[in-house]
Amino acid sequence: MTQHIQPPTSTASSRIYDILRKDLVGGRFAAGEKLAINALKEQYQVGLSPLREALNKLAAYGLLIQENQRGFRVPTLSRNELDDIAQMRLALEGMAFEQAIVHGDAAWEADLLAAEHRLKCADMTLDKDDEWERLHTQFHRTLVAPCGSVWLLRFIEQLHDQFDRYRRLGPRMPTVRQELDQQHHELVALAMKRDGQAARALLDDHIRTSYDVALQCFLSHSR
Amino acid sequence: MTQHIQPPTSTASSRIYDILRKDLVGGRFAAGEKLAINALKEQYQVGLSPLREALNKLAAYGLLIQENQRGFRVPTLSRNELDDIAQMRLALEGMAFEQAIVHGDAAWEADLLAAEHRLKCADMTLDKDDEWERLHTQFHRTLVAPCGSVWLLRFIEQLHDQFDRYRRLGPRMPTVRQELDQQHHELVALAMKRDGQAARALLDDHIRTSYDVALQCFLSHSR
DNA sequence: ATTTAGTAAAAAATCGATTATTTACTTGGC
DNA sequence: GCCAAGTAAATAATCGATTTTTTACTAAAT
Repeated sequence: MTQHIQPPTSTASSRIYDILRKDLVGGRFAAGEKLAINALKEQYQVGLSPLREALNKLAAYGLLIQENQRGFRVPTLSRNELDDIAQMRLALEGMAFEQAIVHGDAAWEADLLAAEHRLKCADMTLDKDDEWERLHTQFHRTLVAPCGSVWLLRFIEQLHDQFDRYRRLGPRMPTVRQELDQQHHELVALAMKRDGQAARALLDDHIRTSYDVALQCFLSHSR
Repeated sequence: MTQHIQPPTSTASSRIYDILRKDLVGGRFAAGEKLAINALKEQYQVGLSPLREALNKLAAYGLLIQENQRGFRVPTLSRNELDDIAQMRLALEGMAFEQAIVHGDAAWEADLLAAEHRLKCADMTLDKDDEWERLHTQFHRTLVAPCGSVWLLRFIEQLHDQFDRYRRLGPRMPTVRQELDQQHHELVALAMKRDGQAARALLDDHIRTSYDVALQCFLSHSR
């Protein structure tokens, strides 16, 4: 008997939401830019209603600024905000990782190994970075997944998107990426050793290293 | 010369958003309920487009669940989620309050005194609770306002809305409210004394007390 | 020179109607 | 009686057009 698996239903609205989210995080729009809805409509070949619904969701999510009667703008970037985001990542991801180490089971360890391996392989074989970004996001999601708090995971995801707006301003830096990949590997090792102390310390390092990268991106970009 | 202050522009979409947010937090809709968009349209006397835009925003904010091709539902309630929300409030509001005590200036102290006084007076004179809820929210917002992190404030606000969905399931309890009001008063006192340790301890107590209330509300409601 | 008022163009928001999808119901087969 | 397929009704999503508001531009007035 065949399983009647529904093709994961999507709507024009949800599709354009995903695309715009990716493009906003990836820096395809300039910070502060005013979005020309009609232009987007053409560019993405989508109707006005689903487009507006997606923009509304993105505004509630924090990837757009909505001003009554004057449409949608891409949020500006500032060093203060980057610092804020990095600080929050340190606090929330640290908290989540510690809990994940307490509660994560064998399946989690397997997921971690798999995610780390996929990430390590991706950046060698692939030219385009989209795939690396996806796997990188997935790795960090896995790291904190079993923390036990739905809301904590939600906030962390949101902060990642915000953080990546800064980090992805700049070009890829192979040297730094190698260092980060090394940290990814060690994070998995410490997590599996259930060494909460050391793991959290390393995660702090990792976030701070990423922060340095993002800050460089931001500074050279705003000059 | 007269200042040309624009009447704070609003749109049908933003108005219905505010109303629905209030009604969702206030428990006017049953948990798990499927929203009948056409009914809402009539009930709130609003067009379909602004209504849908508001619902999309509320879903992104977490006060609604959106499922592709099957509209919007009110999120269900569960003890696990209440625990999660309360835990997160403890962590995030504690963090924010400590920072607020470090960075808050004289203007903050004034705001605190004012917010506390307004709240204390409100529950005596007013019959309807809407005003008390508004002032209570405002008090807690003031408490953490100068914490220095826009994102932290944003998350805390979101958690408050979620928490209140549970707390406002039940009837008003004058006895408990008196205890909470007492804590509000002491929170202000400790904040102004800049006693971060004690202040945070009391805020923890305060949240735990509120949690007990909310839990009772939830338990008796789900029975 | 700067403001003020007026107007045309552009853009945002909303409406009314249409299309697509799901849900509820019915009927026929086993 | 119970499941499956088919159909009708209900609902969600989307489209195309209209209305409202803002913005950009011009010209007159202080």
